[in-house]
Amino acid sequence: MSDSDTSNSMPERKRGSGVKVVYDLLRDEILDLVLPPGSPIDEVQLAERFKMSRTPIREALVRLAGEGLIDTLPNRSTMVANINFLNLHTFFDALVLMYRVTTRLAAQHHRPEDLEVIRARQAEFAAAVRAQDALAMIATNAAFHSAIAEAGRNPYFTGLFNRLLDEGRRILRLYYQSYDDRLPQRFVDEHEEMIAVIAARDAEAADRLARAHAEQIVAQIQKLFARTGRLDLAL
Amino acid sequence: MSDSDTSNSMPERKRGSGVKVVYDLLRDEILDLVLPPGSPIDEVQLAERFKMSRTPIREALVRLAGEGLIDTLPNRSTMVANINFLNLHTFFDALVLMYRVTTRLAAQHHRPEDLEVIRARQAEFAAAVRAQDALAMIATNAAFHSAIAEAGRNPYFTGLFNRLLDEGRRILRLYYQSYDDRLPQRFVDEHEEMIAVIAARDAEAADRLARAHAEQIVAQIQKLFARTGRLDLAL
DNA sequence: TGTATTTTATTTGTCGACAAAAATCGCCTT
DNA sequence: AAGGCGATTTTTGTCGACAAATAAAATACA
Repeated sequence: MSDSDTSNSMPERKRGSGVKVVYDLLRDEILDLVLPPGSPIDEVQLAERFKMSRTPIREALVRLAGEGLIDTLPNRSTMVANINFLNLHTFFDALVLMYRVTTRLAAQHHRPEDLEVIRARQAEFAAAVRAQDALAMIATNAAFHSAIAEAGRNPYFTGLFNRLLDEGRRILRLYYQSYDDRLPQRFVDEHEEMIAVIAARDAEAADRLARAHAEQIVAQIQKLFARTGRLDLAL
Repeated sequence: MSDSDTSNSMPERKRGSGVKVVYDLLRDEILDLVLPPGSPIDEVQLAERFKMSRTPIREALVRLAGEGLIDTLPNRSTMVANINFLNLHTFFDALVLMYRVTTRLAAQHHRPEDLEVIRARQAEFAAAVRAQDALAMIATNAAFHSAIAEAGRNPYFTGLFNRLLDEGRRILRLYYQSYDDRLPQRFVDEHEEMIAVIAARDAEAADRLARAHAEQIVAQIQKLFARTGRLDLAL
């Protein structure tokens, strides 16, 4: 017999788990552009999809709205938040600065166990590059830098940085085709250098490397935008 | 007849307004330490206090939890988030950097109408100093710097900065008695200098002034902590 | 008397239903 | 035929109630 039956079927869900399930899944679908910006979010549709009441769905949506991933206009439809292409420099400014700050702090405050996590993330990123899996590259790259931020041990910075990395995932996901050139290997090498200076606790070098790394990524993204012709997505 | 009676009394509340009312009020009470850290939050108590169901209360609490103002442990009580005195340097690091970044960006990107808002906030702060109203000083000082951040026009930075300013309000509120010395007037003067360099679009000077201003505030807070004996509040 | 176990009580998470706002559709008037 | 007006439908916000999970109290036992 299969393992799907315990007593009757499997309608048993632990008490507080419903919201987290729908929150995590919706979040992933938004960040991976399975739900592209502007997609309408229907509460009852989600309710019957997850086989639960509207209440936990609603709570998940409130959380997502708090993070700016969905927009809710009162008494009216709620939809996936748009990516703001007009003020993209705003995003780049914040991204570059957070790259620098988090990497610098990681060099100053990391503990040995942090390095293991960072190296594990880097290995996953390198594997994604070898496999030429662009989707995995995007996700593992974000995870790598998020691990560095965690090692910096400043929750205010890690909170903001993770939000920026999420937004970056959505932007890169739009143009992930272009990841199939020789640039990813360069990113792998730069990541290795960053790990080295973090381990050496060289804050200045970490700052310099992070800045160069971030600005190269920004240049890459901007080149992609220029090539693809700015806006190919509905506002 | 009075204006309080339309039909029976005044149970009429507009449809989507309940959550905002609860959210705003609870937020203010938390930031002003009317609800000190660790205070239990009772849903049914709030429900009967605001004369509404638990549902909108719950949504407001989810929003507040998303901003880190309350802590919710699953299936168990929810309470006002504690101020993390152990990792206070973490807060100071973030605060100093955000002071610098937002002031620098304001010097670069502000528009004429921004300056009017900033000057208005500065006038309110100066009035609070003259009136020796410590509570008003704390609030108007935060509003002043928030206005500068808005002029910098980077929503990622303003979001983080506003959160830091909120946390700073709670910390300063703990020790607001010490505000009754001659330091506030110095803050007023420094604010004036900051406005001047922003208006002159001198980004480097803005950065320098903001850094000095922030570090002086940090030093002031740390002195307060040393004098008061570190921890006089329940963890 | 102290500790373990059962019982009660309190509080949270979830549900189904109802009511208010908009949007959509249909009808009427000009 | 075009546009305005009213009715219907759809979707959201709110409510009261119920059930699970945990804490507190009461009881049993050594």
